[in-house]
Amino acid sequence: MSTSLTRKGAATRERIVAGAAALLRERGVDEVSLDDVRAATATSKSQLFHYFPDGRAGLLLAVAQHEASAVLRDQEPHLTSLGPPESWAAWRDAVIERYEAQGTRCPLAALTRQLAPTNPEVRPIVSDLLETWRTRLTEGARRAGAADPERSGLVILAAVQGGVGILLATGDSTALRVALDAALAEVSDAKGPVGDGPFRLAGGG
Amino acid sequence: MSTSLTRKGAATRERIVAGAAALLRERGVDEVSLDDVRAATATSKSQLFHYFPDGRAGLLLAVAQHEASAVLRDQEPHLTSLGPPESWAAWRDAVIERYEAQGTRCPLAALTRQLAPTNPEVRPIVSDLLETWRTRLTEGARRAGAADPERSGLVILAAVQGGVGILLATGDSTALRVALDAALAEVSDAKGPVGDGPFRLAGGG
DNA sequence: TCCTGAATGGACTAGATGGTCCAGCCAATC
DNA sequence: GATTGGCTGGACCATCTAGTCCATTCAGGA
Repeated sequence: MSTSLTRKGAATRERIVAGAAALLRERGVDEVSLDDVRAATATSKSQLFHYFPDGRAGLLLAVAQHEASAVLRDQEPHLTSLGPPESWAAWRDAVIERYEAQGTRCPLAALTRQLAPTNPEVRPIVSDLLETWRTRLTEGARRAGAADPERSGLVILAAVQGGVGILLATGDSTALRVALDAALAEVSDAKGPVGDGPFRLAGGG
Repeated sequence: MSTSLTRKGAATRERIVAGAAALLRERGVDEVSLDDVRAATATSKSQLFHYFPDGRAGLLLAVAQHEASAVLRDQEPHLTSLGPPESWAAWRDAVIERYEAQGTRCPLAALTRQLAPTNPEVRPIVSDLLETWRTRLTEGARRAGAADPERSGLVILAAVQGGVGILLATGDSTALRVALDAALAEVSDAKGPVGDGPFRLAGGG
């Protein structure tokens, strides 16, 4: 880390992180070995350890940061322009779309659980992510004229997290939709379609 | 599995599962080897494979079931007697207490993420758990006279999941409290103390 | 008491995988 | 064009750990 990187080196490092991230998304965290990363990114063992002196842990950490920053980026431009009712609807749709696309696999959660026990540096990544996320929502709630923006922001964040958690476990996004709409009642009247027919938690598969 | 178990055998098997579960709670899933389980439960390698012919995967599966059943059991007797306003408050307190005690470690989530990629049998464990949980909440909401019990049950479940998720990531249970109270407004007016001072997502430790 | 099948102990194997090392390459700078 | 330092290739090592195997003991039924 103390060694300086040339432009080329930085590019290689980026290629490794991006490649590893893709691999981790595709399979699980424990299903990816350094050799897999090496093969997928067309690099050698020495490159891996050149750019990530802490080895696997360091690489996974970098991937975690990579994924964390993607979470908020994927919600733009909606997240920062929250305020009027339509803005919330647009944001909600973007969130639902993103997580339905992600489906049953959450690289960040997997990464966190994998690294957290031994790597203290991981906790802040997710913690900061959630904190920033909540702040954005709070600002939006304030602009929307919510009575208690802090509270509303947190309630909405929890709704997203809960909905996504259920989506991850079951493959069904109904909970995400319903919970989000319920939480958004705090700041707007935007309601979306919730699906047809009586609700069931699909077994997934 | 096709071999019959004597009383003694069943006891040994149970001892292994319980011991492994404790170990997994304490450390992470990947931080526990079969040898650790062996040592912690005073068994031999052959016993492990005698009772879990599918090896590590089978053992972890058994532990996951063990943990899943504990989730609902820990909410009793409140969960099945939901209805009147006080019942919701009692349940809420039990949930908060349980998950604050569990802190930052969720064996079931870890187990699921570990096994899910390769073991199709795992998905239904969590899926069924959530389905049963939601059903209980829905029944409670119906007894409470909610306008749309199905919806309310799901909203409340998502609030718990989201709050717990944030608790797991940050170590802070404020979100759980706030989200739960917000969701419970659907079925009762029970509100609990939310903590003092302005809210912050603690970085945890 | 004998006998069968379950229960147990523990050595051993196979293979995966994270990590090390050194030698050679390339590119910018003087 | 020489030198310095980052960049790259890939062989090699050490270790961990899931899983196998066989010998032995134990317990209950005939």
